[in-house]
Amino acid sequence: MPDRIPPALADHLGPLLGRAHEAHRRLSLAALAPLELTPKGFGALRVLDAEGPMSQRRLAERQGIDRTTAVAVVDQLERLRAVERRRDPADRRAHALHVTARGTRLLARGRSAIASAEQAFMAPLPEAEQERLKQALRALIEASRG
Amino acid sequence: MPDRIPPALADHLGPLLGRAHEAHRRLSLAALAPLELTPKGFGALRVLDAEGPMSQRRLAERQGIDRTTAVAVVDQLERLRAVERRRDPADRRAHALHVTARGTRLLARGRSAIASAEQAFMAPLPEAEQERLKQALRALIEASRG
DNA sequence: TATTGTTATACTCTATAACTATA
DNA sequence: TATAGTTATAGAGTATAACAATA
Repeated sequence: MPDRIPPALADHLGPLLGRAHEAHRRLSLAALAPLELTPKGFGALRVLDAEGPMSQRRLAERQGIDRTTAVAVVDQLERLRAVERRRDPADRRAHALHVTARGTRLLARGRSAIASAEQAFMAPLPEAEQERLKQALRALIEASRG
Repeated sequence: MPDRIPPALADHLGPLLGRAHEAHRRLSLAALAPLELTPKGFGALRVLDAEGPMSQRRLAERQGIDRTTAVAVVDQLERLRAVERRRDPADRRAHALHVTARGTRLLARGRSAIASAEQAFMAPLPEAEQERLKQALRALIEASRG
């Protein structure tokens, strides 16, 4: 139960984004903890499921993290037998990351857990406003890429 | 220049808040760096200016940080001679944090730097949408407090 | 020479525990 | 005993540098 945000800070985007992100992250961590998943591991699973097998390098780029950070994320998923590292025959330096059947089931449970957490977090906003918020964030992220 | 956010992640609030916060933070750090201010130091200055002298404990609560973290923040502001630690005569354990004249000038320059950074960051959104975004974040933060 | 995955290392941010001086 | 500020320490989270295997 953090303090109410002081008026002196409530008009700047920085503290607003910071506190919202922190509050949401806390909920996400708690929602995924029973599955032994972190938000990054869950994100990796979603990307691999949506786009098919890829190298760790490419996965890291997709997630916007360093390739050294991706090692721990994939380690976590492999320990859970949600993902397999298979040598890419076309480039034997690289791993092709494959989602297992177990990974697919884990992903489904993760989706459900995160959907609940997100609904709870966004509940104070009417649905139209929820979508508007996401749209606004997408626009800001896209514009800040260059 | 980070990767475009993958469709698999773009529909969840976590990655959106995370990337938006990170992008905005980068801009804020760069904007404040010439003043030798961090975002937290700037925030402390704004709170002290708006609410008047207070203890480090209370400042930390206002900023939503631990009191041990506040030590470094106030150290930074004191080095810049923007804030003075004065013993509170009513409770000699506590410091009363006073903004100096120099601190007031620094705050003004910080406001200007952050205003520019924020305008640049928010520019992709029409003004009405910018205010809507902040309103939405305030509502989510307020609701997640309890 | 360059790149993939990996390890070792370091840096940032923040918190917990223990100390001191007051209350 | 409890609290304000401080220090020492530890834990996330993430990055940089260097290395082995492969291209």
